[in-house]
Amino acid sequence: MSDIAALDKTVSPSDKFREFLSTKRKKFTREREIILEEVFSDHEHFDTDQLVLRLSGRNDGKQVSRATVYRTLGAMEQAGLLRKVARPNGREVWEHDYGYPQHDHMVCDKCGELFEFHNEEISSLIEKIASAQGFLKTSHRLEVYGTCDPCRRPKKRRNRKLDLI
Amino acid sequence: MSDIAALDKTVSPSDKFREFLSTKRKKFTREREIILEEVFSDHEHFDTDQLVLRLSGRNDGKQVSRATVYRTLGAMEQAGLLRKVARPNGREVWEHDYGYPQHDHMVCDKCGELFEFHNEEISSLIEKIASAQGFLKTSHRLEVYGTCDPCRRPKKRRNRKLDLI
DNA sequence: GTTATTGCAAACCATTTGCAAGTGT
DNA sequence: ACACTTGCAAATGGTTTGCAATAAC
Repeated sequence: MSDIAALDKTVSPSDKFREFLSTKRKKFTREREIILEEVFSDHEHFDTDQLVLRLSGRNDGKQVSRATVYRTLGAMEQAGLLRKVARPNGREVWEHDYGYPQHDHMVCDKCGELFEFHNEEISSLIEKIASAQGFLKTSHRLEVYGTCDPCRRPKKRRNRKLDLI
Repeated sequence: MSDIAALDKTVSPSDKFREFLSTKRKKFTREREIILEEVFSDHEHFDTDQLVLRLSGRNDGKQVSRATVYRTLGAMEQAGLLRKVARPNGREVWEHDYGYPQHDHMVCDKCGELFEFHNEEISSLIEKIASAQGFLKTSHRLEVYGTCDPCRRPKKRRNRKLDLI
């Protein structure tokens, strides 16, 4: 096992965030710790409003203002812990970018669900196309739109995007 | 030549928009005609602000309010004439979606330029992956981020994202 | 004539920011 | 001590909307 692989297994999101902050002469505050804990307690996609809601619902007094949540998510993005994946209704959707393999998304028109997938061939094709044009690729974002399997089956009721009734 | 191919060549954006509007019992107003003309006078990507600027700079009296521009771009999107391709600095970027082959984009971090490319293999791979998961694909959006060829060469000055000096 | 559309200004709404008080190092 | 951070409330900025006047059909 290489040193780097060993490192990957031992550096927690918290360690990684602390390291990022200290190199930037920033501080690991109580608020940042709370947000980090909440964000990595669950691997689902989330938007800022949902996170604020989760935090404000805590009964252990670990609450953080909305402004600080916005500021901290930005810092966690810079630290390589999170990335924005979509913007379905005018709000950014975040997901974990640390400790999870690179992947893309299928977005269901009907229920709004995001489905992850990974394909090595696509990645290497993108790489090839970019370098052929002298473009130095750092990352990519691929979203496939359509209807997911459950929503295509008319048997039962499915989630709707707008369930207002 | 098939009937459909023949049709593709004769149905102008204007015809297509008129058709869309009439089926929706909407009206082909002078303002919508002006915007359509301006949008299809040039195949570059644009954002709403740039379009408003182009319109307000016209010396033939063909000017349209900002609100109507927003409303009409939305209608043209529904009509299948335009699509949103990116959102670089908080503003949507539009491009022609009618009469142009499917393609994707590379976005330069340095100068903000968009570069189009098309690759059949990627499209068919995406198709294959989607159907393997029972996902009925309707479209996709692929953005490749990095640095473009001109911006990688340090010889001359290049456009900067923020040129504030 | 009826119904849709325009332009204006105000409203919207996610996100950002200035500032005074508070906290990590 | 010092510099950074927080929470609040106000500002920002692209986009949307209510409404009275106007135009398409």
